[in-house]
Amino acid sequence: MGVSIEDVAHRAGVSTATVSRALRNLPNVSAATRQRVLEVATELDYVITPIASRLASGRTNSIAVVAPFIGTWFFGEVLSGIERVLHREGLDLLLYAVPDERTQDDFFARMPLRRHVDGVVILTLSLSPDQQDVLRSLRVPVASVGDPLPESFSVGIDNETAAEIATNHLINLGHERIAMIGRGRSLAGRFTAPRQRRRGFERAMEDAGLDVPAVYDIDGEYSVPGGASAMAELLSLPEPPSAVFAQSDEMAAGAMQVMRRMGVQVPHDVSIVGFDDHELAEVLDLTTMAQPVAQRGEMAIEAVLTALAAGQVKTVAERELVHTRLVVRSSTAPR
Amino acid sequence: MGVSIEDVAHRAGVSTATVSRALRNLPNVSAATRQRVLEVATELDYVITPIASRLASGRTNSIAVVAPFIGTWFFGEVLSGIERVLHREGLDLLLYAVPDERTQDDFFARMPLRRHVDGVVILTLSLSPDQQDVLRSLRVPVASVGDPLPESFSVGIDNETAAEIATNHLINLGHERIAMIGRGRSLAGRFTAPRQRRRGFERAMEDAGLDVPAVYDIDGEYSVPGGASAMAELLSLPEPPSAVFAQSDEMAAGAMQVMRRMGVQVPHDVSIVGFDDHELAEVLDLTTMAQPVAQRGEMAIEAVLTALAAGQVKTVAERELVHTRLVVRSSTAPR
DNA sequence: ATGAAAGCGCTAACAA
DNA sequence: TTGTTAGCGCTTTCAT
Repeated sequence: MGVSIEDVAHRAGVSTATVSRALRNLPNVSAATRQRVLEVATELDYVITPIASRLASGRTNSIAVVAPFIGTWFFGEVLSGIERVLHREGLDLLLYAVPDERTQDDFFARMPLRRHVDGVVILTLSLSPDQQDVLRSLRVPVASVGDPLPESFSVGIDNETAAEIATNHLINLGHERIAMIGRGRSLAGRFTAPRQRRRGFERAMEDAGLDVPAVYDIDGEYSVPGGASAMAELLSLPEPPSAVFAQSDEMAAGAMQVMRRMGVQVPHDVSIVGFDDHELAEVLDLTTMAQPVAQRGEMAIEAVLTALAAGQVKTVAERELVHTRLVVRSSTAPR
Repeated sequence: MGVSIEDVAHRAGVSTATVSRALRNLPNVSAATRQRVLEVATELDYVITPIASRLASGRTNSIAVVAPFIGTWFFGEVLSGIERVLHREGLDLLLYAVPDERTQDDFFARMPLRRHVDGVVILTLSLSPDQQDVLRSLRVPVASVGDPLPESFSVGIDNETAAEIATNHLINLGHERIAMIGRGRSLAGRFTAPRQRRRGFERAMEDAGLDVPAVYDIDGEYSVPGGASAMAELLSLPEPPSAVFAQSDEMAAGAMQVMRRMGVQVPHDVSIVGFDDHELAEVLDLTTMAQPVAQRGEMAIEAVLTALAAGQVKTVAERELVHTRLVVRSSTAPR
């Protein structure tokens, strides 16, 4: 065990330098020599040891993806898009999850990515200035799916407008008592999408001259059970809403589950609109704001690869907005 | 840029060896020295370069996870369980997807994991003998979520019995025309679960003296749209089934979607049972065979870590079966 | 086109 | 407890 480049060199009657060149398809190797080296390598079942190669070259051949969660539909989609591209390029994908604020702080404090990856993709995390500095100190191209990142590429959506459109859809159907299931107002700000979507919701309501009681702005934790609890609370209000804007399809699904259980008919009694166009939104017949999720991952990683190919340590400092669109199904109806 | 262990050593007035020891919390360093080294390291913002450390020590500190897909609920759950454990241990998670047979063959032919990871977790892939050999040649602990692996740890479920139970549930409700949505019979064998579930289904039907016309065994590609197409076909049969066993909740969901669209009532006209207890199964009110998905990932990675801690190159050669259970909701009813 | 040799930045014997 | 010194297995100038 442990065939090394020297073994190949000896056997092929050339130097290790030549073996290295031949195996990496570098120029300045005669066809005959290259051929011979490849033969011997196959014969000996030799492959370059990545670790050694990395130390010598300084190139790590891997990209880190940092996400708050893995295992939700959204992140699975994004990850899947990124993996596809990385696989094509022969790069490794290192996955890190930072599920809560403490873990995130810790992650940036230890910064395990230092001299460890050639690039980074950040998913839907909003970083403190300090954390952005840490990232910058890595001196590798970074891109983000979600929040803009100073001096880097990011691909987002217009959350505020999208939420406004979703809400207007309900307003146009004649609803007046409209609640929103999102993320607690007081929760510290690791995520900006919830705040932006709230603003869009509030803007739509205000423009329509509609009132939003405080109890109509409720936390659903961006999860199915969270959406369920939130809806249960809304339904026990003296004046329950006749329509709900859920900031994610998962929360909308949880809400629908509770309504079914309590005999509340969708859309007859309550209309509901979600966000994302989750794989199962169509099955649930859920009206929702669709966004091209996997594509966002692909765009982000492509930006990193482009920078890498150009030898830059930064991605192009641009913010790309991909479009969202309202997909009307039958979870929404006139009041 | 590029603070090295030598810089720290100089500044702290000790040797690089001592710095290395102090930073890794090895014994045989006086408290005072360790203290001093840590101070200097912080001062200089120094962290060990993983690549160099890996080359010198031979330990890569990373684990590879190989999955057919990422981005489906099942794999997201498993991955999530694995990541949690790995994060706790400070190990890196390298993610590889092999979505089709060609990619899988390629992956094992090139074997990018050689000398690159300390352990491997294989998710629901059935490996050819050659591929198993390649894996063995890595000489690192391997564990599998799914198929048994010779000489390694694996954590599975009893697919056949689970499918039998699901089918019996339908039979006990008085159904006789029962169809199964699974994976095409002729499709080459990267996955064994579909075959095992078919066997369970067939056994239950046979034991009940019920006939399964060939057209009742239909391919749903283990996806939502696949399940939808399959159900559409079943419904256009001269004698459509009165009950369906879907080998995954996603396929069941697709089937339900088609039924709703075609005005077929669940469970009044057709009963349906799924498999997995997907996050949204409860929302869909889908009867299903539940299994502890994330836990399977955790068990597999723990086996790898245990072997690693013991300095073994193999996990314990055991097959663990985790239990499944039928969760009855209202997608199934008496004929 | 090819080879010699100096690193890459650490870790691990072994010695002191 | 601490230091010295070989490597780990490659890549990459610089010669030739």
